Amino acid sequence: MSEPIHGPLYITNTLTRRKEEFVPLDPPRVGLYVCGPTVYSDVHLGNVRTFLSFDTLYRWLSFIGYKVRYVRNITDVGHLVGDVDEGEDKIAKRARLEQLEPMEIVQKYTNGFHDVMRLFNILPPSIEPTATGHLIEQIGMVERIIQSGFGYEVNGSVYFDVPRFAGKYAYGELSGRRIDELLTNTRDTEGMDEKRSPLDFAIWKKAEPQHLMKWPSPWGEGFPGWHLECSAMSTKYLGPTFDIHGGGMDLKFPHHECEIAQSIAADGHAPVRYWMHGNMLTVNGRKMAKSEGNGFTPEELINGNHKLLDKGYSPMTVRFFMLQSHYASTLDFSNAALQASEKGLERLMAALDLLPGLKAGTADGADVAALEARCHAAMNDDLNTPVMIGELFEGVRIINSVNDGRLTLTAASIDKLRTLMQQMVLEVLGLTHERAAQADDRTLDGLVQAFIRMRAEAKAKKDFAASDAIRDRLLELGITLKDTKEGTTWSRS
RNA sequence: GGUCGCGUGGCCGAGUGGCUAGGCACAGCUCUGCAAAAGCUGCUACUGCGGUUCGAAUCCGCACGCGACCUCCA
Repeated sequence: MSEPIHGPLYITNTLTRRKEEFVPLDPPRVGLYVCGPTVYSDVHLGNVRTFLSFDTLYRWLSFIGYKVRYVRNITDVGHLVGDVDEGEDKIAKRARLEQLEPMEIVQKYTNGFHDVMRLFNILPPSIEPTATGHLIEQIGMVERIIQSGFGYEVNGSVYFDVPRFAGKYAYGELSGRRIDELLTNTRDTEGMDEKRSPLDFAIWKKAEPQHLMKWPSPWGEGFPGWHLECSAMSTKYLGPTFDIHGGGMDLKFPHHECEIAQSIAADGHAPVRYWMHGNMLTVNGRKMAKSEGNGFTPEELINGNHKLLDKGYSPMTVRFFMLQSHYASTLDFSNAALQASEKGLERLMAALDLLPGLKAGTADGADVAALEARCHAAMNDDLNTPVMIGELFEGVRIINSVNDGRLTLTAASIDKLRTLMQQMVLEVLGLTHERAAQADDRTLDGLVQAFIRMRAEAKAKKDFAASDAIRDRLLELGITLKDTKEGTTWSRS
């Protein structure tokens, strides 16, 4: 990147709960790992928010010149349903319900996940490893954990010895848990016969004969524990210690805590230098979650087919809506907020369209360089997209004012402004022009142009009743006419 | 119960100890045959009560309200 980047990047490290300057281990390379979805059902909007947050991180890191290896896994085995020991694999359960082969379920929902990511213009990661594709690595990790004395086998299953680990290393640092408090607060200690402590967790689980997804291992037929895959795959692709690990807030404990413990037990040191957690999307103040039944799918969102939705919203409206809050804050979903974002995005994109046609003046009425600096500073301040968007609206004001002849900008400044706006809106925020594709119908354009000419003739004869009738009828069809100095333009609403 | 976090104007949503983020809505004005769009102007908030301070929405304490995690969850 030749563009000047204003100052270092600061990100909130949830491990230290502080905003820290981001310094990669091996610049300009950055290793980024994000916990991906478990592919046993459709993703909902809350999931989308997390992946969007890290998409923003990925985009910004890339924009400021880092070479990012972005690993985001697909969990296609290993999540248990219900009580730990009575646990059943989510994917296997779903497979039974749908009368499908487990890998069919995995494929179906993986495809769905990818569709959704594309819909919201969330970039694909550099590597998208699956848990089932890394059994060898996971078994290897279990063996290393056993060797170091923090794993024990019981009856074909292997558990991680949390109290033993906590006796030597810090456990609970990330989530602020304390081992004695965890022990006090453990709910049901029954049915934990195999585990030495209720805090212990399975890193390898013995498969019952009827279990569908199972693999041979040194401990018999079984499947890997829930937290293991991320540790194994991040180690494989990013090394035993890497820069950034991200995920949703709700994964902090126990998932990420367990990852840390596993890596330390297996390889002797903490896996991650910066932990980042995206906050939840809420509905009426409550977390959107599959279990709450308050989630809706992107499809329902777009066509408005859900009792919580007054109308449908486009993916870019939703993307913009989400970017208008900080990733670390909870964001409450509401129709009023979505509608506000829809309008705002429209204004932003309309200004972007004006950029190529701006006419240069001889003096600068606005400081584009300062605007750029503020945009970069906002992003460098823990990816503060809401503040950056605020700055972009200053850019919108400048663009519109220049377009209306109220403000002048030199050719160089216009150029700089165009580059800035396009980089920030399109590249960094990842917003795309949804309208453009729609209006790309030549027949339609021809028809509307014919009406525009008819209306112009009526106007020339001061027959405003006729000209208004044409405009009103078109509006009913969703076509808005605008009279400007250069003539009449149209757009679809 | 434990841990953590939040409470900002009509709505959404940033935020630094001192200089009214921003978006949407609303009102007025400019432009316009009228609209639309755009620009300008107005709407100056920070749960409550104490405390620290020359000064706090911003720091501390207490209270109230809300949420997340503690079990799978982005």
